[in-house]
Amino acid sequence: MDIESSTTTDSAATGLREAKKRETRQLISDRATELFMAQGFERTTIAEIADAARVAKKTVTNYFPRKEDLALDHQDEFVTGLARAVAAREPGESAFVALRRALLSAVAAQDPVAGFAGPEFTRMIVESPTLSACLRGLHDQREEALAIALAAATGTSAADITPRTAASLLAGVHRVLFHRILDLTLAGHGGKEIAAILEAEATRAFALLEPALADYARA
Amino acid sequence: MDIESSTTTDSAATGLREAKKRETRQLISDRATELFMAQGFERTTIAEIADAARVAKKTVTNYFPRKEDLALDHQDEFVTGLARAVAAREPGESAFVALRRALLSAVAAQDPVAGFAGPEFTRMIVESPTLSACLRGLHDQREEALAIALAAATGTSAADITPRTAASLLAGVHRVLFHRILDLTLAGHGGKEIAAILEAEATRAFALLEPALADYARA
DNA sequence: GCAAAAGTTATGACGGAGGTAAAGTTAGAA
DNA sequence: TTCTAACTTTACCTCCGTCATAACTTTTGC
Repeated sequence: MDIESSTTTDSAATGLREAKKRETRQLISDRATELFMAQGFERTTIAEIADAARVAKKTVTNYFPRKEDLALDHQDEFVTGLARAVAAREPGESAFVALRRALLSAVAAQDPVAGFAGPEFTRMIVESPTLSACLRGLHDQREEALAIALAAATGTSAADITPRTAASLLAGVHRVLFHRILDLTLAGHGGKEIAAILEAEATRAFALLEPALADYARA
Repeated sequence: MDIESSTTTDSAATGLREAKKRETRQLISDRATELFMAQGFERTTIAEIADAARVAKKTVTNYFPRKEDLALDHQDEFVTGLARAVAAREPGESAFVALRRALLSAVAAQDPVAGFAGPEFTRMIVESPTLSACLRGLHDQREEALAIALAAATGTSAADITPRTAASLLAGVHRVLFHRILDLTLAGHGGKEIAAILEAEATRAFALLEPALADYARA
Protein backbone atom coordinates (compact mmCIF):
# COMPACT_ATOMS: atom_id res chain seq x y z
CA MET A 1 0.00 0.00 0.00
CA ASP A 2 1.34 3.38 -0.95
CA ILE A 3 1.09 6.75 0.68
CA GLU A 4 -1.78 7.94 -1.43
CA SER A 5 -5.19 6.67 -0.58
CA SER A 6 -5.96 6.73 -4.30
CA THR A 7 -4.09 3.47 -4.72
CA THR A 8 -6.62 1.83 -2.50
CA THR A 9 -9.23 2.22 -5.23
CA ASP A 10 -9.36 -0.70 -7.61
CA SER A 11 -8.27 1.25 -10.67
CA ALA A 12 -11.92 1.19 -11.67
CA ALA A 13 -11.94 4.66 -13.25
CA THR A 14 -11.76 4.79 -17.03
CA GLY A 15 -8.51 3.19 -17.79
CA LEU A 16 -6.33 5.07 -20.21
CA ARG A 17 -5.46 8.18 -18.24
CA GLU A 18 -5.30 6.36 -14.94
CA ALA A 19 -3.17 3.65 -16.52
CA LYS A 20 -0.66 6.12 -17.92
CA LYS A 21 -0.51 7.79 -14.55
CA ARG A 22 0.33 4.50 -12.91
CA GLU A 23 2.94 3.75 -15.51
CA THR A 24 4.57 7.13 -15.16
CA ARG A 25 4.60 6.84 -11.40
CA GLN A 26 6.06 3.36 -11.50
CA LEU A 27 8.63 4.39 -14.11
CA ILE A 28 9.83 7.27 -11.96
CA SER A 29 9.94 5.09 -8.85
CA ASP A 30 11.90 2.36 -10.64
CA ARG A 31 14.48 4.73 -12.11
CA ALA A 32 14.86 6.45 -8.76
CA THR A 33 15.42 3.17 -6.96
CA GLU A 34 18.04 2.13 -9.50
CA LEU A 35 19.92 5.39 -9.10
CA PHE A 36 19.65 5.36 -5.31
CA MET A 37 21.02 1.83 -5.15
CA ALA A 38 23.83 2.59 -7.59
CA GLN A 39 25.11 5.87 -6.23
CA GLY A 40 23.34 6.49 -2.93
CA PHE A 41 20.40 8.64 -1.93
CA GLU A 42 22.15 11.94 -1.22
CA ARG A 43 24.36 11.68 -4.31
CA THR A 44 21.33 11.36 -6.57
CA THR A 45 19.52 14.53 -7.65
CA ILE A 46 15.90 14.82 -8.66
CA ALA A 47 17.05 16.17 -12.02
CA GLU A 48 18.95 12.94 -12.67
CA ILE A 49 15.87 10.90 -11.86
CA ALA A 50 13.77 13.05 -14.16
CA ASP A 51 16.26 12.62 -16.98
CA ALA A 52 16.43 8.86 -16.47
CA ALA A 53 12.63 8.65 -16.58
CA ARG A 54 12.40 11.08 -19.53
CA VAL A 55 10.03 13.42 -17.70
CA ALA A 56 10.23 16.94 -16.34
CA LYS A 57 11.63 17.66 -12.89
CA LYS A 58 8.26 18.97 -11.80
CA THR A 59 6.59 15.71 -12.74
CA VAL A 60 8.81 13.88 -10.30
CA THR A 61 8.07 16.26 -7.43
CA ASN A 62 4.43 16.16 -8.46
CA TYR A 63 4.14 12.43 -7.83
CA PHE A 64 6.60 12.46 -4.93
CA PRO A 65 6.45 15.79 -3.07
CA ARG A 66 9.49 14.96 -0.99
CA LYS A 67 12.58 13.16 -2.17
CA GLU A 68 12.28 10.61 0.63
CA ASP A 69 8.94 9.45 -0.77
CA LEU A 70 10.82 8.08 -3.75
CA ALA A 71 12.78 5.69 -1.55
CA LEU A 72 10.44 4.67 1.25
CA ASP A 73 7.33 2.92 0.07
CA HIS A 74 4.78 0.84 1.94
CA GLN A 75 4.71 3.52 4.61
CA ASP A 76 1.09 2.98 5.57
CA GLU A 77 1.51 -0.76 5.99
CA PHE A 78 4.47 -0.16 8.26
CA VAL A 79 2.80 2.53 10.36
CA THR A 80 -0.43 0.64 10.96
CA GLY A 81 1.09 -2.82 11.36
CA LEU A 82 1.28 -2.97 15.14
CA ALA A 83 -2.13 -1.39 15.65
CA ARG A 84 -3.68 -3.89 13.26
CA ALA A 85 -2.00 -6.79 15.05
CA VAL A 86 -3.58 -5.65 18.31
CA ALA A 87 -6.98 -5.03 16.76
CA ALA A 88 -6.93 -8.50 15.19
CA ARG A 89 -5.77 -10.37 18.28
CA GLU A 90 -7.56 -13.58 19.18
CA PRO A 91 -10.07 -13.75 22.06
CA GLY A 92 -8.23 -14.14 25.34
CA GLU A 93 -4.99 -12.97 23.80
CA SER A 94 -3.17 -9.98 25.28
CA ALA A 95 -1.58 -7.21 23.23
CA PHE A 96 1.82 -8.49 24.29
CA VAL A 97 1.18 -11.98 22.97
CA ALA A 98 -0.34 -10.70 19.74
CA LEU A 99 2.63 -8.43 19.06
CA ARG A 100 5.16 -11.11 19.89
CA ARG A 101 3.42 -13.50 17.56
CA ALA A 102 3.29 -10.83 14.83
CA LEU A 103 7.00 -10.21 15.10
CA LEU A 104 8.00 -13.85 15.13
CA SER A 105 5.91 -14.63 12.08
CA ALA A 106 7.25 -11.56 10.26
CA VAL A 107 10.77 -12.73 11.03
CA ALA A 108 10.00 -16.25 9.87
CA ALA A 109 8.59 -14.85 6.62
CA GLN A 110 11.54 -12.44 6.28
CA ASP A 111 9.03 -9.64 5.84
CA PRO A 112 10.54 -6.43 4.45
CA VAL A 113 8.32 -4.48 6.83
CA ALA A 114 10.15 -6.13 9.73
CA GLY A 115 13.49 -4.96 8.36
CA PHE A 116 14.38 -7.60 5.76
CA ALA A 117 15.04 -5.21 2.94
CA GLY A 118 18.20 -6.53 1.34
CA PRO A 119 21.75 -5.21 1.72
CA GLU A 120 21.59 -2.48 -0.93
CA PHE A 121 18.34 -1.02 0.30
CA THR A 122 19.48 -1.21 3.90
CA ARG A 123 22.75 0.51 3.10
CA MET A 124 20.89 3.19 1.18
CA ILE A 125 18.87 3.99 4.29
CA VAL A 126 21.55 3.95 6.97
CA GLU A 127 24.01 5.91 4.81
CA SER A 128 21.51 8.71 4.32
CA PRO A 129 20.76 11.03 7.26
CA THR A 130 17.60 12.13 5.49
CA LEU A 131 16.24 8.62 5.14
CA SER A 132 17.29 7.65 8.66
CA ALA A 133 15.40 10.61 10.04
CA CYS A 134 12.40 9.67 7.94
CA LEU A 135 12.53 6.12 9.28
CA ARG A 136 12.59 7.44 12.84
CA GLY A 137 9.46 9.40 12.05
CA LEU A 138 7.75 6.27 10.77
CA HIS A 139 8.63 4.39 13.94
CA ASP A 140 7.14 7.27 15.89
CA GLN A 141 3.93 7.23 13.90
CA ARG A 142 3.74 3.48 14.37
CA GLU A 143 4.00 3.86 18.14
CA GLU A 144 1.34 6.56 18.09
CA ALA A 145 -1.04 4.36 16.09
CA LEU A 146 -0.41 1.54 18.53
CA ALA A 147 -1.18 3.81 21.48
CA ILE A 148 -4.53 4.69 19.94
CA ALA A 149 -5.30 1.02 19.34
CA LEU A 150 -4.36 0.13 22.92
CA ALA A 151 -6.48 2.95 24.30
CA ALA A 152 -9.41 1.67 22.28
CA ALA A 153 -8.76 -1.91 23.39
CA THR A 154 -8.64 -1.01 27.08
CA GLY A 155 -11.43 1.55 26.99
CA THR A 156 -9.20 4.38 28.17
CA SER A 157 -8.52 7.79 26.73
CA ALA A 158 -5.77 8.10 24.14
CA ALA A 159 -4.35 10.92 26.26
CA ASP A 160 -3.97 8.59 29.23
CA ILE A 161 -0.45 7.76 30.20
CA THR A 162 -0.94 4.00 30.46
CA PRO A 163 -1.70 3.11 26.83
CA ARG A 164 0.94 5.55 25.67
CA THR A 165 3.54 3.97 27.93
CA ALA A 166 2.54 0.46 26.95
CA ALA A 167 2.73 1.44 23.28
CA SER A 168 6.18 2.85 23.85
CA LEU A 169 7.38 -0.36 25.47
CA LEU A 170 5.89 -2.69 22.88
CA ALA A 171 6.84 -0.59 19.86
CA GLY A 172 10.27 -0.12 21.42
CA VAL A 173 10.95 -3.85 21.37
CA HIS A 174 9.83 -4.01 17.76
CA ARG A 175 12.08 -1.08 16.91
CA VAL A 176 15.12 -2.61 18.60
CA LEU A 177 14.64 -5.85 16.73
CA PHE A 178 14.06 -3.99 13.47
CA HIS A 179 17.39 -2.25 13.82
CA ARG A 180 19.03 -5.50 14.82
CA ILE A 181 17.95 -6.94 11.49
CA LEU A 182 19.40 -3.91 9.74
CA ASP A 183 22.69 -4.32 11.58
CA LEU A 184 22.95 -8.00 10.72
CA THR A 185 22.07 -7.29 7.11
CA LEU A 186 24.86 -4.71 6.90
CA ALA A 187 27.24 -7.20 8.52
CA GLY A 188 26.70 -9.42 5.50
CA HIS A 189 24.51 -12.14 6.96
CA GLY A 190 21.90 -13.83 4.80
CA GLY A 191 18.16 -13.71 5.34
CA LYS A 192 17.79 -17.24 6.69
CA GLU A 193 20.71 -16.76 9.07
CA ILE A 194 19.28 -13.48 10.34
CA ALA A 195 15.87 -15.05 10.81
CA ALA A 196 17.41 -17.78 12.96
CA ILE A 197 19.32 -15.31 15.11
CA LEU A 198 16.35 -13.04 15.44
CA GLU A 199 14.02 -15.78 16.54
CA ALA A 200 16.23 -16.39 19.58
CA GLU A 201 16.86 -12.74 20.30
CA ALA A 202 13.23 -11.74 19.87
CA THR A 203 12.24 -14.40 22.36
CA ARG A 204 14.74 -13.00 24.85
CA ALA A 205 13.69 -9.39 24.24
CA PHE A 206 10.02 -10.14 24.72
CA ALA A 207 10.80 -12.24 27.77
CA LEU A 208 12.38 -9.18 29.32
CA LEU A 209 9.18 -7.19 28.87
CA GLU A 210 6.76 -10.02 29.63
CA PRO A 211 6.51 -9.53 33.42
CA ALA A 212 5.26 -6.00 32.83
CA LEU A 213 2.69 -6.46 30.09
CA ALA A 214 1.78 -10.15 29.85
CA ASP A 215 -1.88 -9.51 30.65
CA TYR A 216 -2.30 -5.94 29.41
CA ALA A 217 -5.19 -5.39 27.01
CA ARG A 218 -6.33 -9.01 27.09
CA ALA A 219 -9.25 -9.47 24.72
CA MET B 1 27.17 22.57 27.40
CA ASP B 2 27.08 23.23 23.69
CA ILE B 3 27.74 21.03 20.74
CA GLU B 4 31.33 22.12 20.30
CA SER B 5 33.82 20.64 22.65
CA SER B 6 35.70 23.94 22.50
CA THR B 7 33.26 25.41 24.98
CA THR B 8 34.45 22.92 27.52
CA THR B 9 37.75 24.80 27.73
CA ASP B 10 37.71 27.54 30.31
CA SER B 11 38.17 30.37 27.84
CA ALA B 12 41.79 30.40 28.95
CA ALA B 13 43.17 30.91 25.45
CA THR B 14 44.33 34.39 24.52
CA GLY B 15 41.37 36.54 25.06
CA LEU B 16 40.66 38.86 22.17
CA ARG B 17 39.78 36.45 19.44
CA GLU B 18 38.04 33.99 21.72
CA ALA B 19 36.04 36.77 23.32
CA LYS B 20 34.83 38.21 20.04
CA LYS B 21 33.97 34.73 18.91
CA ARG B 22 31.83 34.17 21.96
CA GLU B 23 30.13 37.51 21.56
CA THR B 24 29.38 36.93 17.90
CA ARG B 25 28.06 33.45 18.60
CA GLN B 26 25.88 34.62 21.44
CA LEU B 27 24.61 37.57 19.44
CA ILE B 28 23.59 35.32 16.55
CA SER B 29 21.97 32.83 18.91
CA ASP B 30 20.01 35.55 20.71
CA ARG B 31 18.71 37.17 17.54
CA ALA B 32 17.80 33.77 16.12
CA THR B 33 15.86 32.82 19.23
CA GLU B 34 13.97 36.11 19.17
CA LEU B 35 12.98 35.63 15.54
CA PHE B 36 12.06 31.97 15.98
CA MET B 37 9.80 32.80 18.92
CA ALA B 38 8.20 35.73 17.10
CA GLN B 39 7.48 34.17 13.72
CA GLY B 40 8.27 30.47 13.98
CA PHE B 41 11.20 28.35 12.92
CA GLU B 42 10.30 27.58 9.32
CA ARG B 43 9.15 31.13 8.64
CA THR B 44 12.50 32.53 9.70
CA THR B 45 15.32 32.50 7.17
CA ILE B 46 19.00 32.46 7.94
CA ALA B 47 19.34 35.68 5.96
CA GLU B 48 16.95 37.40 8.37
CA ILE B 49 18.97 36.19 11.32
CA ALA B 50 22.17 37.40 9.68
CA ASP B 51 20.65 40.83 9.04
CA ALA B 52 19.39 41.09 12.60
CA ALA B 53 22.85 40.19 13.94
CA ARG B 54 24.62 42.45 11.40
CA VAL B 55 26.78 39.63 10.05
CA ALA B 56 27.00 37.73 6.78
CA LYS B 57 24.83 34.74 6.04
CA LYS B 58 27.87 32.52 5.95
CA THR B 59 28.93 33.62 9.40
CA VAL B 60 25.69 32.26 10.79
CA THR B 61 26.08 28.90 9.12
CA ASN B 62 29.71 28.92 10.14
CA TYR B 63 28.86 28.98 13.82
CA PHE B 64 25.76 26.84 13.38
CA PRO B 65 26.23 24.41 10.47
CA ARG B 66 22.60 23.41 10.43
CA LYS B 67 19.66 25.69 11.05
CA GLU B 68 18.37 23.40 13.81
CA ASP B 69 21.52 24.04 15.82
CA LEU B 70 20.34 27.62 16.27
CA ALA B 71 17.24 26.46 18.12
CA LEU B 72 18.26 23.33 20.01
CA ASP B 73 20.98 23.90 22.53
CA HIS B 74 22.15 21.76 25.45
CA GLN B 75 22.12 18.78 23.13
CA ASP B 76 24.95 16.98 24.82
CA GLU B 77 23.41 17.31 28.24
CA PHE B 78 20.17 15.87 26.93
CA VAL B 79 21.78 12.99 25.07
CA THR B 80 24.01 11.84 27.92
CA GLY B 81 21.56 12.47 30.76
CA LEU B 82 20.16 8.96 31.13
CA ALA B 83 23.54 7.28 30.73
CA ARG B 84 25.00 9.55 33.42
CA ALA B 85 22.13 8.79 35.76
CA VAL B 86 22.86 5.09 35.44
CA ALA B 87 26.60 5.51 35.79
CA ALA B 88 26.10 7.58 38.94
CA ARG B 89 23.55 5.30 40.57
CA GLU B 90 24.02 4.49 44.25
CA PRO B 91 25.33 1.11 45.39
CA GLY B 92 22.53 -1.42 45.48
CA GLU B 93 20.40 0.75 43.21
CA SER B 94 19.11 -0.67 39.94
CA ALA B 95 19.08 1.23 36.66
CA PHE B 96 15.30 1.38 36.88
CA VAL B 97 15.34 3.03 40.30
CA ALA B 98 18.07 5.47 39.30
CA LEU B 99 16.21 6.55 36.17
CA ARG B 100 12.90 6.89 37.97
CA ARG B 101 14.56 9.02 40.60
CA ALA B 102 16.27 11.13 37.92
CA LEU B 103 12.98 11.78 36.19
CA LEU B 104 11.05 12.64 39.32
CA SER B 105 13.69 15.09 40.49
CA ALA B 106 13.88 16.66 37.02
CA VAL B 107 10.11 17.08 37.09
CA ALA B 108 10.23 18.57 40.58
CA ALA B 109 12.90 21.02 39.43
CA GLN B 110 10.98 21.73 36.22
CA ASP B 111 14.15 21.00 34.30
CA PRO B 112 14.11 22.20 30.68
CA VAL B 113 15.92 19.01 29.71
CA ALA B 114 12.91 17.04 30.93
CA GLY B 115 10.61 19.07 28.68
CA PHE B 116 9.86 22.19 30.71
CA ALA B 117 10.81 24.65 28.00
CA GLY B 118 8.07 27.27 28.15
CA PRO B 119 5.08 27.63 25.83
CA GLU B 120 6.79 29.64 23.09
CA PHE B 121 9.77 27.35 22.83
CA THR B 122 7.56 24.27 22.93
CA ARG B 123 5.31 25.63 20.22
CA MET B 124 8.34 26.48 18.12
CA ILE B 125 9.44 22.86 18.24
CA VAL B 126 6.16 21.05 17.66
CA GLU B 127 5.12 23.41 14.87
CA SER B 128 8.32 22.74 12.97
CA PRO B 129 8.74 19.38 11.22
CA THR B 130 12.45 20.03 11.03
CA LEU B 131 12.83 20.56 14.76
CA SER B 132 10.53 17.67 15.61
CA ALA B 133 12.66 15.37 13.49
CA CYS B 134 15.77 16.71 15.16
CA LEU B 135 14.26 16.05 18.57
CA ARG B 136 13.47 12.49 17.57
CA GLY B 137 17.10 12.07 16.63
CA LEU B 138 18.18 13.32 20.03
CA HIS B 139 15.87 10.87 21.78
CA ASP B 140 17.42 8.14 19.65
CA GLN B 141 20.96 9.15 20.55
CA ARG B 142 19.93 9.27 24.19
CA GLU B 143 18.63 5.72 24.03
CA GLU B 144 21.80 4.59 22.32
CA ALA B 145 23.99 6.19 24.97
CA LEU B 146 21.88 4.52 27.65
CA ALA B 147 22.28 1.15 25.94
CA ILE B 148 26.05 1.55 26.04
CA ALA B 149 25.93 2.52 29.72
CA LEU B 150 23.72 -0.46 30.53
CA ALA B 151 25.98 -2.84 28.64
CA ALA B 152 28.92 -1.50 30.62
CA ALA B 153 27.01 -1.76 33.88
CA THR B 154 25.98 -5.38 33.27
CA GLY B 155 29.25 -6.50 31.73
CA THR B 156 27.63 -7.46 28.45
CA SER B 157 28.41 -6.48 24.88
CA ALA B 158 26.81 -3.33 23.52
CA ALA B 159 25.63 -5.42 20.57
CA ASP B 160 23.73 -7.75 22.89
CA ILE B 161 19.98 -7.55 22.65
CA THR B 162 19.32 -7.32 26.39
CA PRO B 163 20.90 -3.91 27.19
CA ARG B 164 19.51 -2.51 23.95
CA THR B 165 16.04 -3.69 24.81
CA ALA B 166 16.27 -2.44 28.38
CA ALA B 167 17.51 0.92 27.12
CA SER B 168 14.58 1.10 24.74
CA LEU B 169 12.11 0.43 27.53
CA LEU B 170 13.63 2.87 30.01
CA ALA B 171 14.28 5.62 27.49
CA GLY B 172 10.81 5.01 26.10
CA VAL B 173 9.19 5.86 29.40
CA HIS B 174 11.27 9.02 29.64
CA ARG B 175 10.30 9.95 26.09
CA VAL B 176 6.60 9.43 26.71
CA LEU B 177 6.72 11.60 29.80
CA PHE B 178 8.79 14.22 27.96
CA HIS B 179 6.11 14.52 25.32
CA ARG B 180 3.42 14.53 27.95
CA ILE B 181 5.04 17.65 29.40
CA LEU B 182 5.11 19.18 25.94
CA ASP B 183 1.42 18.41 25.44
CA LEU B 184 0.44 19.90 28.78
CA THR B 185 2.55 22.97 28.10
CA LEU B 186 0.79 23.49 24.79
CA ALA B 187 -2.56 23.04 26.51
CA GLY B 188 -1.75 26.11 28.56
CA HIS B 189 -0.95 24.58 31.92
CA GLY B 190 1.63 26.20 34.17
CA GLY B 191 4.89 24.66 35.27
CA LYS B 192 3.84 23.85 38.83
CA GLU B 193 0.59 22.33 37.66
CA ILE B 194 2.38 20.20 35.10
CA ALA B 195 4.91 19.07 37.68
CA ALA B 196 2.10 17.91 39.95
CA ILE B 197 0.35 15.99 37.17
CA LEU B 198 3.58 14.49 35.98
CA GLU B 199 4.61 13.24 39.39
CA ALA B 200 1.50 11.09 39.52
CA GLU B 201 1.69 9.97 35.91
CA ALA B 202 5.41 9.23 36.06
CA THR B 203 4.80 7.03 39.07
CA ARG B 204 2.14 5.14 37.15
CA ALA B 205 4.27 4.83 34.02
CA PHE B 206 7.25 3.48 35.92
CA ALA B 207 5.01 1.16 37.91
CA LEU B 208 3.94 -0.38 34.63
CA LEU B 209 7.54 -1.15 33.72
CA GLU B 210 8.74 -2.07 37.20
CA PRO B 211 7.90 -5.80 37.11
CA ALA B 212 10.20 -6.17 34.12
CA LEU B 213 13.26 -4.21 35.14
CA ALA B 214 13.15 -3.60 38.90
CA ASP B 215 16.39 -5.49 39.49
CA TYR B 216 18.15 -5.03 36.16
CA ALA B 217 21.70 -3.63 36.35
CA ARG B 218 21.71 -3.41 40.15
CA ALA B 219 24.97 -1.87 41.28
C1' DG C 1 60.97 44.61 18.65
C1' DC C 2 59.68 43.51 13.86
C1' DA C 3 58.24 40.96 9.88
C1' DA C 4 56.77 36.82 7.74
C1' DA C 5 54.17 32.63 8.18
C1' DA C 6 50.31 29.95 9.76
C1' DG C 7 45.96 29.22 11.17
C1' DT C 8 41.36 31.05 11.72
C1' DT C 9 37.39 33.84 10.45
C1' DA C 10 34.24 36.34 7.44
C1' DT C 11 32.67 36.90 2.68
C1' DG C 12 30.67 36.27 -1.93
C1' DA C 13 29.36 32.80 -5.22
C1' DC C 14 27.24 28.19 -6.47
C1' DG C 15 24.33 23.69 -6.53
C1' DG C 16 20.21 21.36 -5.20
C1' DA C 17 15.50 20.90 -3.02
C1' DG C 18 10.99 22.46 -3.07
C1' DG C 19 7.20 25.62 -4.47
C1' DT C 20 4.32 28.84 -7.68
C1' DA C 21 2.37 30.52 -12.01
C1' DA C 22 1.33 30.16 -16.64
C1' DA C 23 1.29 27.86 -21.05
C1' DG C 24 1.02 23.64 -23.80
C1' DT C 25 -0.91 18.98 -24.45
C1' DT C 26 -3.84 15.08 -24.06
C1' DA C 27 -7.95 12.23 -22.46
C1' DG C 28 -12.80 12.14 -22.07
C1' DA C 29 -17.63 14.35 -22.69
C1' DA C 30 -21.12 16.93 -25.30
C1' DT D 1 -15.79 17.93 -34.03
C1' DT D 2 -15.26 20.88 -30.17
C1' DC D 3 -15.01 21.91 -25.48
C1' DT D 4 -13.55 21.03 -20.79
C1' DA D 5 -10.60 19.38 -17.32
C1' DA D 6 -6.50 17.16 -16.06
C1' DC D 7 -1.77 16.36 -16.44
C1' DT D 8 2.81 17.69 -18.08
C1' DT D 9 6.03 20.99 -19.06
C1' DT D 10 8.63 25.30 -18.82
C1' DA D 11 10.48 29.11 -16.41
C1' DC D 12 11.36 31.30 -12.22
C1' DC D 13 11.96 31.92 -7.39
C1' DT D 14 13.45 31.25 -2.41
C1' DC D 15 16.17 29.10 0.77
C1' DC D 16 19.49 25.84 2.86
C1' DG D 17 24.08 24.13 2.96
C1' DT D 18 28.87 23.93 0.78
C1' DC D 19 33.05 25.61 -2.00
C1' DA D 20 36.93 28.43 -2.88
C1' DT D 21 38.70 33.13 -1.77
C1' DA D 22 40.04 37.29 0.83
C1' DA D 23 41.07 39.57 5.50
C1' DC D 24 42.63 39.32 10.01
C1' DT D 25 44.95 37.84 14.46
C1' DT D 26 48.26 35.26 16.75
C1' DT D 27 52.55 33.08 16.68
C1' DT D 28 57.26 32.26 15.24
C1' DG D 29 61.86 33.33 13.41
C1' DC D 30 65.37 36.84 13.20
